[in-house]
Amino acid sequence: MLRLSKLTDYATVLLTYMAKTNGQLHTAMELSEVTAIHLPTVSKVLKVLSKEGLVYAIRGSKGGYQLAQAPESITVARVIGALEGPVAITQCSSPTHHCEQALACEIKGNWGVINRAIVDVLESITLADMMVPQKHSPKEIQVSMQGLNR
Amino acid sequence: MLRLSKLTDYATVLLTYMAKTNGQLHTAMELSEVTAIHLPTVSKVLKVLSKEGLVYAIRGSKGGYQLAQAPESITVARVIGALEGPVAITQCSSPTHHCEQALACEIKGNWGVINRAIVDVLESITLADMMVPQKHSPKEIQVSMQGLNR
DNA sequence: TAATATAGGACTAATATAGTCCTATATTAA
DNA sequence: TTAATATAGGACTATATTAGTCCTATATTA
Repeated sequence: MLRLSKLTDYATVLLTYMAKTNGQLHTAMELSEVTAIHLPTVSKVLKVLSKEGLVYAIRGSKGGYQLAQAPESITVARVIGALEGPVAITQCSSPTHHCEQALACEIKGNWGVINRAIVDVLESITLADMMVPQKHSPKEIQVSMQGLNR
Repeated sequence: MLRLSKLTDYATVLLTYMAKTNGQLHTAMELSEVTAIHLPTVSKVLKVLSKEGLVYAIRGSKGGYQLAQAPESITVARVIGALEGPVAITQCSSPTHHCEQALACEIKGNWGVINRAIVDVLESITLADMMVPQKHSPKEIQVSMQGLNR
């Protein structure tokens, strides 16, 4: 359905909050209270983010999580990648996939171009961008694609 | 997982083939043979495409399907929309959705911007583009986004 | 040693997707 | 008029994915 999983959405909420508080340490409990996401779910997400190196985990009392990198250097693409693996809008877009069918295969290259353009968008947004509310109708966005034969 | 459904992928294969043969009439059976997609599945997809006005359906013997518009005017976004509804990469991106939670809501606007950029990409590609094989590593793609506060 | 917090994994329930099939309707041609 | 052909509509099942919860292990602090 071209939709991100809820866990990915939660991850951006959690990371954005952590970005705002600038490197501070937060327990899963605290993050759960602030974001209103149930604790078990918060824990699940943070464990993944820790494993993927996006947050730093400290065990024991006085422990918690903190952002492992500057908000400017954590892209949305990276967050998605951590929870869902690399973006591949079709099976054809996946690097490992190999088509057995000629006609469909011709289209593969085109999906690749489209997929690449979407990844570019997702790599161009960082947590620092997400920290800033974007309430109303956004200003003009310009997307230009070269790379398709026309 | 930010992935299109298989049915959407099938739809692009079917429509691209129909685009290549330039307005000709094709039965579901024929399309199934050419694309190697099982007939029941081909039928299912074509029924949706017909209902959505992307193909023209003619019943009875000598019947079949044909493209309802010029390949240049059918965008990938439209095909996706026909099978899956409008693109909304998060629930927040969906026009009908309303957040009950403040923190997450601040992020909503940003997802909206990202979603819009992705839709722009998908609207910039038509069946006419998909007709042309894009075999090897695509040329440079340029995506620029304004609209996010930085 | 007790309290606190994360790590890892298992498990269940809910949801979404894929694929198939049946019956109805429209069109053509013998 | 009837038989053959093709789409329309919807129901249904199986599979896969996602979401959410919980249990036990490990690390750290006081």
